[in-house]
Amino acid sequence: MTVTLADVAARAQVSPATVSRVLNGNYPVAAATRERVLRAVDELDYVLNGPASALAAATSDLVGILVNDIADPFFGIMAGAVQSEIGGPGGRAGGERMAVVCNTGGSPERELTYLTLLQRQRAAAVILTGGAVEDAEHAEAIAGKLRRLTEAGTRVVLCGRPPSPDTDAVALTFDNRGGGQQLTEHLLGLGHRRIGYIAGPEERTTTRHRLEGHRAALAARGIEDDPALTVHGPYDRRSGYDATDELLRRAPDLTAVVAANDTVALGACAALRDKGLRIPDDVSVAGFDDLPFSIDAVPALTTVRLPLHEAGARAGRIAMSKEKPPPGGVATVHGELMVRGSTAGPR
Amino acid sequence: MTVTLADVAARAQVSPATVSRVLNGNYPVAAATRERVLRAVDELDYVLNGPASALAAATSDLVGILVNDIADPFFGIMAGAVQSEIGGPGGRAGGERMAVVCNTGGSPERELTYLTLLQRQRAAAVILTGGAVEDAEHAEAIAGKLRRLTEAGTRVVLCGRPPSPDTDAVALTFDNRGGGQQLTEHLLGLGHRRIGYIAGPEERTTTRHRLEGHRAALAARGIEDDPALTVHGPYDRRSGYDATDELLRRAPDLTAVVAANDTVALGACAALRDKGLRIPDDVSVAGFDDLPFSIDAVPALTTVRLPLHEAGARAGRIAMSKEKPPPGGVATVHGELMVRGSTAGPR
DNA sequence: CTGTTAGCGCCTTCAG
DNA sequence: CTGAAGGCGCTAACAG
Repeated sequence: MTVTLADVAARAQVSPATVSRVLNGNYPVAAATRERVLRAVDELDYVLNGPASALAAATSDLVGILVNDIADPFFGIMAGAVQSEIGGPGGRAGGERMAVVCNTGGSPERELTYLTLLQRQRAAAVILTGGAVEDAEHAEAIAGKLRRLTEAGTRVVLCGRPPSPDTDAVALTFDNRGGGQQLTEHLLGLGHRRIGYIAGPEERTTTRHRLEGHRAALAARGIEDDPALTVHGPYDRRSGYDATDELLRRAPDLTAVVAANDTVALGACAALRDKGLRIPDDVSVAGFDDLPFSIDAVPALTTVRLPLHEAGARAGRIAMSKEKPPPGGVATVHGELMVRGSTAGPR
Repeated sequence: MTVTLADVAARAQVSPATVSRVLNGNYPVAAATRERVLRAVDELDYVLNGPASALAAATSDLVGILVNDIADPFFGIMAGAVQSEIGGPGGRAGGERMAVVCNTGGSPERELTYLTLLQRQRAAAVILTGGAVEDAEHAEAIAGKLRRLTEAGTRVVLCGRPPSPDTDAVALTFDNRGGGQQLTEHLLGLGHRRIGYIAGPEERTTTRHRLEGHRAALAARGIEDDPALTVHGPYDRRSGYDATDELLRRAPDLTAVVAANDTVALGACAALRDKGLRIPDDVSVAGFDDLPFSIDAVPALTTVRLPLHEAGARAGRIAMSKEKPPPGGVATVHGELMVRGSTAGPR
């Protein structure tokens, strides 16, 4: 049968407790004894039983990272960064912590399900990335879960997501509103007045904030917001393509298109090209996020760079208590406008 | 303190065993009783203790997915697909299985560490995606782990990775060799004779197989393989950019560049453009994988499409025993040549 | 520094 | 269909 800690103890001629101590390295053990135990572990090819150890210690080495879409580099970059910070020695049971990323698909139900699963596993920490769905009921359900999670000793960090009120969750929020505003200001500064806006899915914080920034920039210039110039859709290429067709139909006079993110912007570029329109000569295009491929678009995409890696790493450190949480538990992470070839003055 | 199954039992006026039975739904329980238990669960806001249940049942609901780079959509797409198939009811403890993706960063050590962690957790299944490092020692270490994993009842599936000999792991292998060959044949058919090749990192199966395909195509035409025309590098944009510079320096007469994958190809395109070379007029470029952004490159990238989503989904189903493993435990998944604007005849 | 002793919370025979 | 009882493998006080 499967070899247990007791087997190791027997072979090393020590008590189970001692074996446990050398394995967890959190208690003094004589060098000679430790040596003997380690050898026994090796000879027996022993592997600690995670569930048993988690049960006894009432905590596990699991760190959960929730993402909306694992196929989207936006999340992949953050998840990878988080993970690079949570590993390494220091945890229980051999020192290795296990980062697990959970793909919610943007569905609040799955988000809740995963949080419950993580709660079940007595996760050491949970990090939620990306925008949240704006539904009072779900927000409350999530907040409740987060509350129970923190009460149970799980550290919760939100990365790229607004704070969750009445919760001990630390939040690193992206300044989507400010970024959106900068972007549109840039376009207005170039002389554009008829700007199409391809927003993300409705009812999501990210979508709303970016759109608000856009409108704020418009308002600041006294430009009336034409509802016909805004179209909503998912965060994918196809949506950008279709939305651009639609915008062009509604407003053939538009001179610029702002997309909810870079992926959508690429779709917009494709639609424009297929219509024989040149970028930026006929229509300027801008994205958001500055994902790695954006600089390789032709022309290179003007966008707002979000420090995804840095934010993820910081979230990871906070989750591991390697870094102090920001005062008030909330920090705003700003984007940086990257002006490139896809935007220019209107013809 | 935290509410336990016993608390629920007390409130519902049944025995703990009964509560366990309704929670796991794997045993007949009177409808009225179940109702009562469920209500108690709800009122008490009870959450099953994962470790305890895993300990008692000697198995968990965890399914591990190992990827080389979580920020790369190549892996994200597969991971997402796997996960879409492993969820849903049918598992123990509430019916939800938990897919966790683990980022190895392409390091064999971390791969081993994660496998040990998953073994520790008594994972229900483990899926390894993408190419493997070609080092006899590591290959044997991994094979040993996989063997022990399967012996312990964990189902192991390799997705996009060659079979692991002397192992019960099911393998869905990509036909990288065939794809590479097709691609180069396409270029040769267009009339190219001096073709630069930007290979992936050395010592990896994917790199070697794609390169072998390329050379096989060359050999079939009786073209001598010029070592100066091959450069190795990581699977990223930067590598494609630098390698292209290097190739151009070594062989100013080349008329085409084949990249290890699409991301590298984008870097190659950027380098070419920065040198004032036109694609495909001056130099043709081809990639591999057909990631979503590849069609939006300008010109659109000629590449080999790998059915990443389908393969991942199938791996997930096999891991969950929802689908029969292929005969012999090995299946080859073929790519499809996608000819687009980035390749044309040499000037 | 090391051994002994109790559980951690749940599942699973075995009776009833 | 339901209850009682034992143990899954490990950790965490306590002693020594």
